[in-house]
Amino acid sequence: MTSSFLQPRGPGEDRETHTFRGGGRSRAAGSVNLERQAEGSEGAGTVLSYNPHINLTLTQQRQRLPIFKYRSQIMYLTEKYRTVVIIGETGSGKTTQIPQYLHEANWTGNGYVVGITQPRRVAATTVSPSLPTYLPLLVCLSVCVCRQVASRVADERGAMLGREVGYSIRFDSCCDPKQTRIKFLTDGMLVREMMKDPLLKDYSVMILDEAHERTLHTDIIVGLLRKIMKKRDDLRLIVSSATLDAELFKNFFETNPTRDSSRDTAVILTVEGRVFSVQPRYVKRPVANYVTSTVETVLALHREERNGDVLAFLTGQEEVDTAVAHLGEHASRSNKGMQLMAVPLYGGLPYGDQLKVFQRAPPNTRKVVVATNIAETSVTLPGIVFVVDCGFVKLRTFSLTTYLESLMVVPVSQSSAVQRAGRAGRVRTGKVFRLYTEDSYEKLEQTTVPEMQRSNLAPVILQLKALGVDNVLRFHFLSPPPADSMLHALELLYALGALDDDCQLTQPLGHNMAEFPLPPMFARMLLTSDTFGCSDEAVTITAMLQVHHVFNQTSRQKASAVSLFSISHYFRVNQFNKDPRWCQQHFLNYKGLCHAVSIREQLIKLLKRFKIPLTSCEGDPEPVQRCIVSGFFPNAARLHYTGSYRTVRGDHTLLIHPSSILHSERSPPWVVFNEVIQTSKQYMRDVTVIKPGWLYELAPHFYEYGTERELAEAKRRRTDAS
DNA sequence: GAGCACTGC
Repeated sequence: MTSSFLQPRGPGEDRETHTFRGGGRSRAAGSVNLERQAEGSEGAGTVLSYNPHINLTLTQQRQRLPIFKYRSQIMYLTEKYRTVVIIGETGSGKTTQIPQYLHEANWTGNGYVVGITQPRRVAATTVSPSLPTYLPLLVCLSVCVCRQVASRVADERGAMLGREVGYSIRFDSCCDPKQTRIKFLTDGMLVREMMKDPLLKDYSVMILDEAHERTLHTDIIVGLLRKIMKKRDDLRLIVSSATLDAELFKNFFETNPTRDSSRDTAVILTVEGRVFSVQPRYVKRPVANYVTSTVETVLALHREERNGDVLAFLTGQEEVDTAVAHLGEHASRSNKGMQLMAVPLYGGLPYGDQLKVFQRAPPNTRKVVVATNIAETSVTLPGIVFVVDCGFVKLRTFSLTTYLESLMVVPVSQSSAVQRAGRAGRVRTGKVFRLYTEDSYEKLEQTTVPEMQRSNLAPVILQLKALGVDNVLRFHFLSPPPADSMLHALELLYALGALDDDCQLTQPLGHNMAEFPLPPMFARMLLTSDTFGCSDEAVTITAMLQVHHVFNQTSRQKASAVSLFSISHYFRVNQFNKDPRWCQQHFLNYKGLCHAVSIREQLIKLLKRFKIPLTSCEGDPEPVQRCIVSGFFPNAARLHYTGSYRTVRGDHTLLIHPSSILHSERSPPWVVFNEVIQTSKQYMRDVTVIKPGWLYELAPHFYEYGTERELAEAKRRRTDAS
């Protein structure tokens, strides 16, 4: 049995109707129905359920998707316009169907490919409560959203994954350059492809899925596509977006200079989905403490509402743990009526604990998942009927005074609030309890500030340069970042040797740095590591520092580069990556360590490509420290007599993070650091002891002279202070 | 002596 009833069609053929074979069982019949998996949240959401229409063929299933009735319209608009912005509600099936419609309409003729980008590699995992308990485990191990959606589409086409339908993500690519016609890939992967093929000449149509999430990579792609489409008038673009951003995308790609709308080149189409309504409830007056208020709200709705699981949003791990603990106390105290089961969910949670949120609550028990923003896009929970939204989120911000990134708790945007509420409307009509007034909801920002406007731009600028954008200051950004932020990034890249006096990418250093999937300072450190005779150590430390959750228990967070190095060593040498128990015993995150090992292997391959030999300094710390300085000299700080630190450039006050092993020791006079996190104070993380002489030796251009702007700024600060 | 939202190459 194949799905050969869906033959590719030429442009002249009838595209409105399908024929299908009745009778016999299709491939999917009688097994778990993966259809909703593909349609739920456009592939980002996975809802597994038993096939209710056991005798439906795959074609019939496809035709039942909400998107199906827009098929001819989408095909018409794609031919008439160059850009189609599709406002697609959750559950419309657009991720899996639109590429197939295009394929069937022969957009993949002459060897062309239809590409579909996703902002995430990991599928949003969710399971139907009706599944047996062992199934969630299987589902949660599913590899990635691209693979998942691609294999669904391959199934629907009766094709083998990796032939006609393929996918490409970091560490895992499954496509055939000659045969693949529909290709799912992460947005970051497409940026990499653009470095090799700046005009994307293999593609006839590019679909940007979930573009409203406005990741750095999506925004880079969007700006570049605008350039590409000037040179390639045959290329079509389909942007899948939320309602609020649709106009922004349309106007960005519109090339019609006249007011005559019949000459428009971009258009918006709204596609309805399958969602239930969610009624909002607001508080009468602002709450004093949203954590305790969350607990109270959950308890109140537990008393008053009929059954249905609850999802509560808080901003961070600590808040989540506090709320779960409080809910647990109440649950154990009240024994009459329905029981309460509170489970935490955040990114740093060990894998086994993360799976608990998918377990069904025992009979007569209500499940309450207290989660960070991970539940807003990355993890979709089944059976949620009530949402409690604290109204805040922890967001990355980039300071224009210190030029440091930090995490800050800020009010959510309306689109974020709507997204959170939507989590209650997947099974039946739901309710959202917003811990802010209706008035303050109206005053929230409509959309979240895109990452491009709140990030350190050095990695972005480096990539744009490598992608052939000569004048980044004049690059057409969908949302232009602050000019100051761009200038800072240019200066930093210049200091790292990636750019020359004419602001061009240096050869080979700048070009090679851009090839590394790393922040520029790490890339520079690796590319010079051989001269210190410690590229082996440098590559391991770099890989370990890319992984966020190496340690499971916060109390065990005593770590330095050196101990990270030995953990990595033991993990690899002793083949412990086959044994998660070793990690558990040592409070280490198994998944995180496996990831670090993959990154390490990838980096070693790149070093090989640039003919940098793997050398080791055999335990001598100084070469490693000097090597770190060669990349991280811009992040140098010296001990101030007050006991805190001051950055060498900018004179900003910083402290060593209490989790660092250096914190308990006598404060070293000079250090460099990887990053800063701001909580009650600004803390340096991943700190290395250095000698000041190394700064002048390894980065004389940076420390002998400041830029005029910086000198003026420092002078201004001194005068302000006095 | 405090405690890092989430992705991605």
